[in-house]
Amino acid sequence: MGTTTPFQELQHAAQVRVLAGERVWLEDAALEQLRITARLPHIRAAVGLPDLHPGRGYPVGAAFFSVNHFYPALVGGDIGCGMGLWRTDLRAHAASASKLEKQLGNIDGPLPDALMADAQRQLDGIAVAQLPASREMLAASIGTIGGGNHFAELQVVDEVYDADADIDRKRVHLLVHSGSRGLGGAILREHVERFGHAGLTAGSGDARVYLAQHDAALDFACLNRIWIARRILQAIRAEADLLLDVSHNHVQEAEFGGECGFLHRKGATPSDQGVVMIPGSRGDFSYLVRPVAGRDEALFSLAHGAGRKWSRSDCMGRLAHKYRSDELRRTRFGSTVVCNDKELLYEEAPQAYKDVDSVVAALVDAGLVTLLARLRPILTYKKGGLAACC
DNA sequence: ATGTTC
Repeated sequence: MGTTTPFQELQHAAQVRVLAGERVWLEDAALEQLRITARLPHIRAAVGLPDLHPGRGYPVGAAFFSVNHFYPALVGGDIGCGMGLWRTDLRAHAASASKLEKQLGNIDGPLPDALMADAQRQLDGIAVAQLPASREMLAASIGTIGGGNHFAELQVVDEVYDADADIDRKRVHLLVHSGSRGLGGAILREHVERFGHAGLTAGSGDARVYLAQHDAALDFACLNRIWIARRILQAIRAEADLLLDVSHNHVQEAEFGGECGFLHRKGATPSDQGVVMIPGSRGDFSYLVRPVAGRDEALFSLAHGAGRKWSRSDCMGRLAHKYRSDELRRTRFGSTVVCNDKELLYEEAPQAYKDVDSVVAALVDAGLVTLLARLRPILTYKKGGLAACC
């Protein structure tokens, strides 16, 4: 006589997979978040990537596939966050971190006037009318890195695994990790105020409005990375070619298990957009990898980085007695960390992140990627660079 | 994540 039938249970049963080898650090809290999120109505499949770690309500390093319905809250606030990689014309053997740091100065604020006019022109392509953000707000934030795990990093090639890889050992590379800044946050805030975490019905007017805003945030985030790179390149007097730009926070229409639906990526790098970069912490390598085509069991997704091992709030307590802040401004590679925010310096310490080798090895072992090259940081810009003198 | 926020 029970009112809950096994059929209901089956209806909501989603396939849950975790792709992590034995070497990968995995927290129970993250697995629990993955299982709970997979139980949301309309979710058909959930995948935890090896960088899986707890987030605010939903896990980071995960992908979710749903049908007839999608969840903006699952994408989170930093819609369009991702990685951009450039090959500069700077010669790797001649690169000096201290010189680059001085040339770079402070790149936290709005773009310098000389670049702003061009950036504003590009912002015309972003349909501001439908966004909870003014054109002035977008202009103020374009070309800025932001906080948290965002960074801009100058790297050199440490090792090449595939002779056919399009990678130049002789050149300095620039990796930019940033997103849509205040814009994505405003879109999510407005959405949650109206709909909470219930999500939206596919094809509804409200769904169309969100997706249009989401797409604008993706465009803005990509432009943001481009302008971060441009201001850096101008400062260090270099030219560069864009090698890749890939977002890891978004929702898109996709087909899985013979059904059309929505693929949410929350800190999950697409495996269907060509070569991607999987960075470790500021004190670890970044891996350039080629996704193996035609593998859908990981929901067309890969790890987006090493993934956190410690929560931000634990870092100061765990590290302050062991390392002074100036010791954290250098890494085991001898690379320089530009960060005048003490809290952030500890929160983003290499010790707070999983070992990127274990994360990438899990992807290789699962047959999801092949390695192309390994890059090593020489300078990581977080925030608070030296103000330009004279 | 955050033109954060206590």
